[in-house]
Amino acid sequence: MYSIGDLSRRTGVKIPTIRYYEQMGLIEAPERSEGNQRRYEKRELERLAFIRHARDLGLSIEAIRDLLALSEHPERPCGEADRIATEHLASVREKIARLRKLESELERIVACHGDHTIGDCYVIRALADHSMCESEH
Amino acid sequence: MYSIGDLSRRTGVKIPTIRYYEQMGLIEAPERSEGNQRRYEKRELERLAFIRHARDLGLSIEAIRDLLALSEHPERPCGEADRIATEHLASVREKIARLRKLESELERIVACHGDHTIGDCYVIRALADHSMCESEH
DNA sequence: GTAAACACTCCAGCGACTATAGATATGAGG
DNA sequence: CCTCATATCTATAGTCGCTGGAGTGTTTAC
Repeated sequence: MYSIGDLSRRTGVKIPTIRYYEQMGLIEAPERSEGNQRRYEKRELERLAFIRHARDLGLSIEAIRDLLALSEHPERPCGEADRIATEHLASVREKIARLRKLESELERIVACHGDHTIGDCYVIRALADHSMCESEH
Repeated sequence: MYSIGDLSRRTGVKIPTIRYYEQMGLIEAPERSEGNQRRYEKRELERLAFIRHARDLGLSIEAIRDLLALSEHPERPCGEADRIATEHLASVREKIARLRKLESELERIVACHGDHTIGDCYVIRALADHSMCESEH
């Protein structure tokens, strides 16, 4: 039996976050002690570790809920799980592409090295005038 | 004189967002018509375009507020503006690095191609067991 | 003069937590 | 058994940067 603090230490998920996950339906409401404190089994520890890992990988609560529901049915085909992960990979790749554009635009903008005044600062001028940009963003 | 709708069309910033920026102190409360509607000058159009551009580049409201304050003093040195942009570039680079790790982890995970069952699905097993990962994330 | 289009304020909601306040429970040492 | 530090409880509000809706009033084009 673990207290919520034990669970938190073992998974690295903060206590209020665990309660939040319970509210969001990612973990079931556990048994309670006589004094109304949450008491968890190993099962729930594992489930929380799964959630933590998926969140670290950037999956949404919604996606995790779906994956957890799938994992309750080991006999079913795993196409859906694969689809969720693949879609998430695509969205990660989009974010990377977008950030790379920002990176190169910012690189150009900060080429001004702070050795003059605001009046002719490239940072400020570039922000004021979108047409100074190389690409759309 | 522009109405809030004109401003919105010309900058691509949605109307509620313009009002939100006013609330946040990024743009001043403009004059009003007899019927209490906002009426803007060209100055405010340019200021909003600046904000839009900076937001597109991912700068926070806070950072934009600072940059706008700096741009009011063209005679001052621009080291601070440079610092803000440089710091932001660094944070963009961090995000990219992090997403790249996620990308490669997800690539490994989705290598399972949905042609079997949940019970032996790599996606589910990898999420349940962090030690299957190549690197920290 | 009328109707469509536009704008006003206020407030709630998004996602995924995080923090606070004030009350109660638990567990270890004396 | 008692005390006390620590842990936990609930409920609520705040974070960021918007976005949407309800209900009402204004402007403009015909």
